[in-house]
Amino acid sequence: MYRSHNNGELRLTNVNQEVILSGWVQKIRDKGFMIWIDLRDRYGITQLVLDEERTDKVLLDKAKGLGREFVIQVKGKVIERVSKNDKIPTGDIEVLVSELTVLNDSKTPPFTIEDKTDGGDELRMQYRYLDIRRKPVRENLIFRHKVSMEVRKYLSDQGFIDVETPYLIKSTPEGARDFVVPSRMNEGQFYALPQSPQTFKQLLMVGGMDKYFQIVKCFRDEDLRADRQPEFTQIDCEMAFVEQEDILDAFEGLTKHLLKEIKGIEVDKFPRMTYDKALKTYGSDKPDIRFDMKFGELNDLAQNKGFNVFDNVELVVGIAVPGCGHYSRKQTDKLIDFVKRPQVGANGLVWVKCNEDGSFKSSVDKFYSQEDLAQWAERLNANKGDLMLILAGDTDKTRTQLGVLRMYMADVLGLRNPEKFAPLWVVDFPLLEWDEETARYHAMHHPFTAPKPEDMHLLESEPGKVRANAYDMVLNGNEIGGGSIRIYDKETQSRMFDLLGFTKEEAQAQFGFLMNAFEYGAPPHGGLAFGLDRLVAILGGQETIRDFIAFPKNNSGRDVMIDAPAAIAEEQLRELNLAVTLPKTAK
RNA sequence: GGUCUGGUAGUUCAGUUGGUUAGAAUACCUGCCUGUCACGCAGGGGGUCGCGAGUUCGAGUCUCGUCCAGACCGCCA
Repeated sequence: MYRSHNNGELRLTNVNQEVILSGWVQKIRDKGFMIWIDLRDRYGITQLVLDEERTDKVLLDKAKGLGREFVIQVKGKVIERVSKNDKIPTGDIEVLVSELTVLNDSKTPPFTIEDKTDGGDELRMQYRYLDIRRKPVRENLIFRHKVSMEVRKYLSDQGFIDVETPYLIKSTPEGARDFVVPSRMNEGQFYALPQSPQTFKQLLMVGGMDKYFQIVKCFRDEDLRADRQPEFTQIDCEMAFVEQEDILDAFEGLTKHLLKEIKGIEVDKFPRMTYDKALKTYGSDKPDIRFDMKFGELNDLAQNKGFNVFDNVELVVGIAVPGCGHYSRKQTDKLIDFVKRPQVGANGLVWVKCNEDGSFKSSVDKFYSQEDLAQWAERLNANKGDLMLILAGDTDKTRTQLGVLRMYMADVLGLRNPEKFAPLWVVDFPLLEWDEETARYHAMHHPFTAPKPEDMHLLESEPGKVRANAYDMVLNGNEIGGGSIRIYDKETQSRMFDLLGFTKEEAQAQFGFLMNAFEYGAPPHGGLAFGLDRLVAILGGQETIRDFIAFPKNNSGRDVMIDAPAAIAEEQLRELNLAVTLPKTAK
């Protein structure tokens, strides 16, 4: 037997019991006459004690020879501590060691295995198995486990069936780049790893599995970000015989369940906001509504007053930043620099300080009277002491820019409280978006999304105006899930492929299996998918998803621990009939 | 593909205008220490300043190139 108890469970009630403990040496405090060892496992830390009076000399010397991260097993008696430690749950007791076995020794780890480690990101990834011994990472992984178990439990209770779909599928030109896998048995041909199980779950609906879910890995060969990995996990769901409302209900229920079970938070019915309203009011299709700062459009108040910058633009729009009316010139200049950065791309920024005495001080006092500015303040719901920030330009761009500024100000003011949760649905997304580069329409969601029936008549005449039965769930400024009602008849699906620039032959070759299936009694259906990594990170109150993934990839898509990707042997290439040519940077 | 930031001891970092033997903290090793728990005290070892060129009497420091890491833009149906 390696252990009778774990290292997190012994209490005063266990005093005088003989126990066997195993774990890692977290720390040794050698006081000469007496030494303490913090023994760690997944459950906690228990202090072991040996001293000159009560411990055999040979055993004491053996203990002094231990090092950090040695794996040991001890036998001993639980005793009450003389000096207690109220910082840890086992702080009232310690174990007086009578036997000590070194199960395995350890090199000195390259970074400290402590809550606040001295290790940098790269080093921690390279020795991820050591990083996982640290409480914060361990707790994140356990937290993820809890979330995914609750998801399974809830959906299973609601009658959803977990069905696995294949990872080796077919590459399609729509959407993100595919990771491809060469097939040995089919010379010169490739599988692709799924970007999502989209078509399979739709075929499951045709197959009559009217409530499906799967917690599933998806793959996209695109550049990474702090919240984006090339392989990531989705909670993928689909339902048949449902309208949009049924789906929103079902997954609002799931999200509420998670917030309650995981965070102990009850939330009301999620607000619904149209895509248009979200952009108009928050400059984003994933607004963070934990705080206000709603947009106010000022065209009628600010144009034709002699300020050229505002006169010849599509949109003049502003926000009122609470309590920032005291900002110094230096601080407002910093904001101007912020919006002028290429990542934001505004030409400039107009500020108006709402003074405590009811007067206004602005960067455009030359052009606007106090009465003008008072009207702006009313439009933006600005109070005394607030700072109004106004951008102008092309409608879409300016809204996005002000949206970025709004989020930045919220960060500055600490309004993005990670323990507050404000979910909402964004609905009525456009079906298509125009892509300048390829000069054609792209599916905003994916090509299987159903147009709104009332917009069907615009499909060929004004495709850009067609709205879709598509929806996103947004939590604290993050898109955590998205989905749509699907097309389920061959004719509409075929019109859709036409619009997206597919020839009949291409559509048949790539998605024939789906359209054929639609000819055999496909039920109306729809669904959505949650990004599990991001959902877990947000519920955990953190921005970056990497620490909620056991073995994540770095910025360049590499696994620095196993050093992947890597070249493969000539023999493997021959077998696959592949040749590798490296044009520029041959290594 | 692009922009920005960084790379100095095992680790996290400092290093002035280009100037003597490159520092701190922590980790590690040795000794001391009668209740530690961020233990304390004393001492010690530890460096290809990412790599390669260049400028210079002299480069951690300046220039160019390159590699690596991170953040962001493009991209991500």
